[in-house]
Amino acid sequence: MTSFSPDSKDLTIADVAKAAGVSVATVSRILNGKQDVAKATRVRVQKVIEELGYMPHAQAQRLRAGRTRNLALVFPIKGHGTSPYNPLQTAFIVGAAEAAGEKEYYFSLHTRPLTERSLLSLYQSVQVDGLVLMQIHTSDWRVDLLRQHSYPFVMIGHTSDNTDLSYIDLDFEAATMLAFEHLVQLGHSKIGFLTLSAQRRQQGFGPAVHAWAGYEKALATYPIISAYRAVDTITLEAYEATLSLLDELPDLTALVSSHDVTTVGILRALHARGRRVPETCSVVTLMPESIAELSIPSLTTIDFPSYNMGYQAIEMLIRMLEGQLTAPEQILIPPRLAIRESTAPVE
Amino acid sequence: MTSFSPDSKDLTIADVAKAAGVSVATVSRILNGKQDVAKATRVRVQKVIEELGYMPHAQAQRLRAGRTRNLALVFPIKGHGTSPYNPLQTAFIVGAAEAAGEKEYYFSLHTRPLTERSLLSLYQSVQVDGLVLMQIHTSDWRVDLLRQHSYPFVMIGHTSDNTDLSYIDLDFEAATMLAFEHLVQLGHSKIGFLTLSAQRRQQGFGPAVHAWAGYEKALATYPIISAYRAVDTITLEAYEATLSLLDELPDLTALVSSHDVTTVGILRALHARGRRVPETCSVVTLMPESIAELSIPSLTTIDFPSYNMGYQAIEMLIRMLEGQLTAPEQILIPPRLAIRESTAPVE
DNA sequence: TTGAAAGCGTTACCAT
DNA sequence: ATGGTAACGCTTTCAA
Repeated sequence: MTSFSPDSKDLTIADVAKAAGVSVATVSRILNGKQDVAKATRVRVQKVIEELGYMPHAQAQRLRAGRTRNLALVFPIKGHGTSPYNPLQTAFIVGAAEAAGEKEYYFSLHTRPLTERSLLSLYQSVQVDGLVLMQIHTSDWRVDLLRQHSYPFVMIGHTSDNTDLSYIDLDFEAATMLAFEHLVQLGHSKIGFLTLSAQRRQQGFGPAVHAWAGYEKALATYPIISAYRAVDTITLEAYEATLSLLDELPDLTALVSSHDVTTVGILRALHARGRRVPETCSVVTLMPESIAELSIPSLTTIDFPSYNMGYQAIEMLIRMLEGQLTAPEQILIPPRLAIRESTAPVE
Repeated sequence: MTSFSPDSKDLTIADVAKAAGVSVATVSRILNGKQDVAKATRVRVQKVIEELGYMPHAQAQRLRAGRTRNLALVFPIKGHGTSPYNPLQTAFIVGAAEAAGEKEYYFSLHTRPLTERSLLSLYQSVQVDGLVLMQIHTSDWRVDLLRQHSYPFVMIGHTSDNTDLSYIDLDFEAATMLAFEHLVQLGHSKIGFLTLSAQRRQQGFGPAVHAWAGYEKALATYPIISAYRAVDTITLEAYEATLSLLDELPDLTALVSSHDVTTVGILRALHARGRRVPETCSVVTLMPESIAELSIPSLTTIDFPSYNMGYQAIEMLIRMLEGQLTAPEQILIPPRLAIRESTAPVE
């Protein structure tokens, strides 16, 4: 039991200094691990700090330092034409939060729609030291704005001109190619494709653009007959699109999907048409491992390592802020095929 | 094109004052929407602010105010004996972030393990105005500590003594009861139960404790034969536990699960034993709507409204901080049955 | 090795 | 209605 506790919240560095019989400057030095302090003094002051339960006022430190040790992830849940909210893609958030926490940075999450002003204010009001931007479009006003101001940020995704920008992204084009390659190797030659809506592609939304490019490349590369449907990430839409695809190409033996959660719609549609996975229809989809394993049958995927992408984006941002980045860091993750139960050789 | 832009980041209220020909005090008044300012002055100064692109320094404001407008969600991803990371339960985070954003609060996410010191430092270093605590145990040192210091917080979950505390929680006991009631009404009388491990229950983890209480109550209330298995949220464990349950009670016709993601393990086990859902085995589980609909067949559930719980917890916290709470607010959400495809009358 | 004091950008009190 | 200024708690010169 301490004799009395004047709620340590109100303690300042001056209280510590007085109690230890030194100046505030000395206390400050000790708090910041400077070396030019006598060992005896250091020990004594640290003891006082401990006893008093003193903790420095973060806002005051930040005001002085002009930095915040706060990083934010900009994750537009709504707007940008996205579906209401994809419960399976929040792994980005957790990965980013973990990375920040491990490096002793604070981590904020911004889900609200941004305006030019609100974006700038994050930096100009000194609320964050840097940002991780998601939902990148090939032409993206947020990127242009931040670049123009030279504010530090990292993208999950990439734009058409990434000069001097750092990013981490999945190679969606190669991912789509790889999915088709896998199926072709299994002997499939009639393969359907489900991808994001044409609208999203025209808006320049990265995954939509690049997955489509991969599809065109696959068509040009492999001797396959194919048809596609482009719908947004709504299960019901995917269901109906798949039905209509099956009507157009009744003898297809495999499907590639660049969706994640809507894959359920696809599976339901196959079921409704009496197709069994993988016996009478193989399915390859792009999604995180943790989700792929939840399906029955488990899904052969091109892995979407969203947790790691969030994690690495923050690590990259920290390197940038701490001056460890001499050149921009650009990571295009090569696709990784994870063969599970949803693909089989064509019969 | 502005004549020159001295990167607005370095602008201070003094620059605005000078440019507008008024004092900093006046500018400050205008920024804070005080009423005792001549309309003409206000208009003129606001124009200057706009032109200069001035934005107040958040850290300086916070230092002055002693408050941060920052709220945090404490979401221990690891530790506390939880499984590595449940990809389906991140909806709490998104709900909380959205609620904070809508009310113009900043939102931080803390996933790292807490120590007594790190928890206190959030308040004492003035990093947050208040917290939302998750993973509550019936006896919880974090709750005791914060209560003792009278620091504002809201729980998602509740402890054994919630005097003066605000929380929102699902009524897990009633939820379990309701699941059994539904099955009994369908004519089932041999019902298996899968719940969280005994260890978690002994640790006092809320959902484990209350779901178990609900099970005991169901056994006492309904004329059923039952057996249970208690395992943690690992799919493989759930799979094996279900197999062993089916061995013990081969003629059971229904299963209740208080897991979410591990339900997949259960479904796989039923499949392995040649049971079809719902024809030869009904399944009721506790999980968020968005997930239940992804399964094939879709799952009859007791809804776990995690997004809303996160959202409401933050709203509650804001009411508390803004002094709109005269008494503690305690919400025990009554369970809601959502009948989908995984339950059917017993044959 | 230590201390005194200026200053970070803001708000609020006290004058006028 | 407006302005001057102290203070918020800290770090970092500059001197000793």
